Amino acid sequence: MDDEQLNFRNELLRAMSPQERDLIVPHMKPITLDVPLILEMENTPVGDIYIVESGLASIVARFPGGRDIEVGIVGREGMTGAAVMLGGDQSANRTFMQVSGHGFKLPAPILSSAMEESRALRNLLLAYVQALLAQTTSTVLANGHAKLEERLARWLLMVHDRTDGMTISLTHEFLAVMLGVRRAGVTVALHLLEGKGLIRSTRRQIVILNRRGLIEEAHGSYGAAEEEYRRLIGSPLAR
Amino acid sequence: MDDEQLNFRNELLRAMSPQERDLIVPHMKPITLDVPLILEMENTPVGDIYIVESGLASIVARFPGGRDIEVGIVGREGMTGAAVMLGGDQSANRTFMQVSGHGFKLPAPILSSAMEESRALRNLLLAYVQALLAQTTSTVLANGHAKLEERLARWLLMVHDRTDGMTISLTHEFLAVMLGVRRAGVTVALHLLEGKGLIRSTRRQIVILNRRGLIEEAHGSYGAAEEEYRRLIGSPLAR
DNA sequence: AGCCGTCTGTACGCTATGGCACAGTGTATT
DNA sequence: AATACACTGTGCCATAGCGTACAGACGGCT
Repeated sequence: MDDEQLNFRNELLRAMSPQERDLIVPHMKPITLDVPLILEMENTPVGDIYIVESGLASIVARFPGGRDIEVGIVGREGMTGAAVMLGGDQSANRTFMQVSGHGFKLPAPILSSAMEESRALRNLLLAYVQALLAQTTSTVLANGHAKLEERLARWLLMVHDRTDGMTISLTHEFLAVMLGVRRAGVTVALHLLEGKGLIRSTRRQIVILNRRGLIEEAHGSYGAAEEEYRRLIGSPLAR
Repeated sequence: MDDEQLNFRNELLRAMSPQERDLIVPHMKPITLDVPLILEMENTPVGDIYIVESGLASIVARFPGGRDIEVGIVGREGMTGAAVMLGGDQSANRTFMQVSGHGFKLPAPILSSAMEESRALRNLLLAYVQALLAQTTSTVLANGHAKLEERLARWLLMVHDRTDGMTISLTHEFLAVMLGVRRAGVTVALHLLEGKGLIRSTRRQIVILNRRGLIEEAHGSYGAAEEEYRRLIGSPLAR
């Protein structure tokens, strides 16, 4: 990596001071992140950390018996490897690309020693872990108390925050797995949101029309984790 | 605190080497932890860390609009103050006592500087944060895919792991709030488990009769997080 | 152009759980 | 002993979401 190229889109890289960045940038290798690349595997040592510049990855927990559910998402506001940031060597969950993009990969030991060396870097990355934790607790809340329609609105907002256009490209089937619900239920919920003029939904594609309306629709299940991110990292999560 | 008293019941204190313990033990003050003492308040700076020796605390996320839901529990396997361990100053969630007990309190800055000083201590506590994260993701999974009866079984097991007798003392109303369900639903689910001979339920009191049966009943929603704790901390969570 | 696989729309009955309401039963209080 | 309160048991209807099934629509491929 060219040290001079500071036009990173990743919020964590942007939040670093030049000294901190210098600890890791020379070891970063650009990589295309295509669906469905697996970035981390459950109960398996983490070899590389992935720093996302564009695209989107999901962290999913696997139910013994096959069904998955999403516990967090990572886009250009973050990176994989929370377990490494916490001094561990293996992740408990699977993380995989869900919307193609690109980013960098970095050997886990480099990150560990950089965190050891720079207290500021350590603080930043631990703050990010805290933001991730907030995201996960927000998911507990949403799954516990919110209706499918609300959870869907929340999810669309979270994805929208982390991507560039107004368009999200994926199938109902996929969404259903992420939310841990039935595919047909997603179709119906999308129509509900579409009926309210908040989105437009076509084959493999969802367009956000009214972001503010979606936030209303999410009934409080969106916002707290995002505010926590802003507080901890210092820059807003959404553009 | 007398430095010589090593008969701590808290698993994290037990997992520390004498040097690490010496960094914090002199600053710990014994305290009774009575229901419903609030140990941490959402969006409020953390003054003291609580190290639990007996009893049980719940970490709850609050839905804007009143309803709470439990995202984690802390007993003698852990302590409060995850935000501080991550270098932050305030917690995103409320933590309060749910089963009375006792423990120690420790000023947050002492913990911070002790973690700064001892890398081993830092590793231990960050590993604990990782275990907490596993617990929360396990809750996402349970809330997403498991029936009330299964979630109840899971919850009883988690409480049982962290208390001493076979008896858990609290009301259906309380359980309902923790699980984010209707009080009447808890009553029915308890009867179901009782009908299978796994527990005995009387006013304000639930007795575990068949732990193994409960694990079966939880259908995989119990176990993963507990195994992760064991792997990370080195001692089993359950007695 | 025509075909085929993937994705979406819709429908039907079923189950779990919610909201509510109220009666019954312990337990504490005086 | 009487009373009051907190807690538990139960019932009824409403509804969200599930499992399943199938038809229609779109789009890529030959």
